[in-house]
Amino acid sequence: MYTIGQVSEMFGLPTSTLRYYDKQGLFPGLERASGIRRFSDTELEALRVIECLKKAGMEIKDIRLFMEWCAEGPSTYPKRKAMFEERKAHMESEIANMNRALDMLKYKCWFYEQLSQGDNEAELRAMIPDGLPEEIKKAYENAHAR
Amino acid sequence: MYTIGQVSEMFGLPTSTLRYYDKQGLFPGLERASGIRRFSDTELEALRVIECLKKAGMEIKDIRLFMEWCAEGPSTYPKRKAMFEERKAHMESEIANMNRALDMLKYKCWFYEQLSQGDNEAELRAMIPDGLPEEIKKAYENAHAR
DNA sequence: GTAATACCTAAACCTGACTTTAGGTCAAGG
DNA sequence: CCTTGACCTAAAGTCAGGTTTAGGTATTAC
Repeated sequence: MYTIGQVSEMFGLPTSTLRYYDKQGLFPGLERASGIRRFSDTELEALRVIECLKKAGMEIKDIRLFMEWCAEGPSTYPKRKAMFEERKAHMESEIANMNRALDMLKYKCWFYEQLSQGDNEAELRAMIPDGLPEEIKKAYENAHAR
Repeated sequence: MYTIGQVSEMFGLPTSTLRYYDKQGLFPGLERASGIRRFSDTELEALRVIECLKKAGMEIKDIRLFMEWCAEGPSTYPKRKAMFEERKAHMESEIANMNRALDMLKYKCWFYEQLSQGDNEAELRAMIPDGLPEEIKKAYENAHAR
């Protein structure tokens, strides 16, 4: 059993954040001893899961839902699975978007590299897209960069 | 030359957003005719670039900086390049993080799939990580999933 | 001539995820 | 006894990136 200060130390999170998470219902079974929160292994486990779910871009209210489902028992397995499937699809499309943005950046880096080396901007633009070097062409096409 | 309403149509952005961008200094050379904004090809071009930069996770104030540099001319080529290099590095690490989160989700999906199919939770947890099937093992290791 | 549109501004409001503030309880140490 | 430190609460503040509102001008349509 740990106090909020100890958990704060262990996770490198301010106590205000832990109280905020509690208020948002992220620790459904959190006990108290005369008003003071007592974090058990269950809550430490929950916190680790919270950190993962946050990285996956989940909102607090969805994390609360998940925690409530966990507290409800095995009948909620399918719901939990569906939530993760939805998140997975979402992440996959996010990553695809980011890769497109990354291609745009690669193209921009190349473009400004040419200009920094003294190339003429009008001439450089004139060779787009047909005269582009191979390794940039792909980035250009994926990014539709300008 | 286009009015704000036409540009709104063309880009599928509310006029309020276009006015907001203008107020934030994203169109440094935007002209007006007796108070009314007149968007030229320069601004349409700027808007396309803005959409790209937003996808790359850039903040409005950095985009403004970039637009100001563009208006300043070729002397700012190296600055612009440096900005994109920094963004590129940032995006690459973001994508790596997201892939780790994605692995965690893959693992979670598999985990709840087993449970939904009637596996016993305690037994399932007991086989982690050594008894995991190959295709999940990698996701598990990358995600440090619980 | 008046009503509907399209434009303008400043300023208030919104959302999410926290953080900060102000004020209060309680136990241990000097 | 009284101060320090760790805990508690409710409520207000913060930040980004817009959106909404309230009020005003100018042109076109009937």
